[in-house]
Amino acid sequence: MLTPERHRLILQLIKEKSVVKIQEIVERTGSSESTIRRDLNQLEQEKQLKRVHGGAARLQGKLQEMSMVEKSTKNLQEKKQIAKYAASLIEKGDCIYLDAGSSTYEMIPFLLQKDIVVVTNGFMHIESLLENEITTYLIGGYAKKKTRAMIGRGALISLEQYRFDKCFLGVNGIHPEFGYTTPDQEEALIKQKAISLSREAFVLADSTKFAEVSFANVAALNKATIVTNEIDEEILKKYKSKTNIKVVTA
Amino acid sequence: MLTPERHRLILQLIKEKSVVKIQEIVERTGSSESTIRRDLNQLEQEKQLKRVHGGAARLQGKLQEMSMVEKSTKNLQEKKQIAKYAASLIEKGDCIYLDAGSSTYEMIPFLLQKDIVVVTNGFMHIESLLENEITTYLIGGYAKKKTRAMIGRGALISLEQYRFDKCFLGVNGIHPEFGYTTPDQEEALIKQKAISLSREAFVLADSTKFAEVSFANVAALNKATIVTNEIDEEILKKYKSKTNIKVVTA
DNA sequence: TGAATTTGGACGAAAATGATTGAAATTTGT
DNA sequence: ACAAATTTCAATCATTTTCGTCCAAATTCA
Repeated sequence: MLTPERHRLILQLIKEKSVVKIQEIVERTGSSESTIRRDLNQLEQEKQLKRVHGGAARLQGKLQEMSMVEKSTKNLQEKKQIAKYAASLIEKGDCIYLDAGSSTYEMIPFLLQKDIVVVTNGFMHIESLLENEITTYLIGGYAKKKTRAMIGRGALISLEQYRFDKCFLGVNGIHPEFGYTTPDQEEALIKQKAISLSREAFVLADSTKFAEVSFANVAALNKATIVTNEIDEEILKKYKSKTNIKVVTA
Repeated sequence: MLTPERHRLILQLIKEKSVVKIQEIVERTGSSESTIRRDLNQLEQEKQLKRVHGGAARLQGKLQEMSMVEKSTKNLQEKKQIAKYAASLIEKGDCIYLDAGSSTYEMIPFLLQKDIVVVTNGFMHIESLLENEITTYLIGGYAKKKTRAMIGRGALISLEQYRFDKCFLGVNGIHPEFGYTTPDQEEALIKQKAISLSREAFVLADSTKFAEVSFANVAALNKATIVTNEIDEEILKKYKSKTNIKVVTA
């Protein structure tokens, strides 16, 4: 591996993760520890990074730029909280399916450095995924404007090419009797197929989704694990007997 | 292999990969290491690249940015002109394929009210297509960041589900002998398949594309009609005998 | 043919790499 | 809080890779 190539990779890793261990760089580059040390020293000379014991860290200036953009509507915070927790369920090397929709979209910033492959039917998601240097596949099909989702026969065929360790879905309704429901039957089909192709399925649900029923049935409650944040204990009871629920303890 | 030909290939490789090893250039050109060294030294003199130990790297200074900006602004009018004309070739009810890339992107505003169906592999195109209320299908596959194109096996499978009245492609090189060429072999495969699935194929070419040769072959000249704007009559002659050319009379 | 240019291989010099080792820093255990 | 254990560091050295130059062979051009 050529020197500038390594340097680029190192700077990119630092940009993504703020700090990076030498050992990780060694693994990623296949170069020896000595070489990486020399690289880090040189890059520090050039003021491209800061050496720290065990690795290297991003310089101060850029770090503050990152934490700048923070918006907070209440529901969005809730979604982010759930999204972050959902992302934490993903293990290194996983191949995951991300459903279209805002809930799963919020997971993307938390997928950094996970070394995963993502398949999605949400074309709104793509730019964000690529921005985070995540290996991304999009399924084909009809592009539905309203939800920014790929749907239809082409999407199903496309989806069937893959198998997933975990899938993360958004839905509109979660009901003890009627299970998971969503307004568009076409999208429901995609969600069903995604669940059937995954070893584990997760449904991201903020508090507004419980006890709601929408038009098209996706699956029974026990087909997926619900990921949500703190909700009323009595409501929770109704669901706990029917399926697993992972609750974020804010 | 002739000197200017090697130089073009070297610059092409560097443009694509940012850094390239001498050994790789040796393999691709079939020339000796000495020759490549001489080439690299010369190209460095001309400030076309930066020598690094083991190979060469793209120079990332003002010169690079200048040529990028210049390219995107200078050719934009030209591209729009060509795009508008290309769009005029589409008839009501057509089902068309739009290749990824900036040339075809410029066609989208001119597709209004055509009552057509568009299939594309460019996910950058989607938002714009939907904005213009055009029925849109995207093929699945791997999402390539650099060109915003869907590529790979999934994309080919996805693409094969469709048939087109017309397809519109962008390429990087158009050459009397080497035909249409593009830097990425994966993308070349997609373009090839698109051509084979279309009744008529069109290649959108601004003036910078002629007599250029890139890495991966897409098709022979006669497999598509070239859509371009006014260019030198003598250059035109070389191509006219090999394929149809539609010229925009600005 | 003969001169000029380009090419390919050889060889010593230079640079980069990887392994080793003892010192320094950090973590762990008590 | 202290010392032992572990990890990380910087310096050094042998090895590998790459560099530049030279020269002979091949190709091109006149």
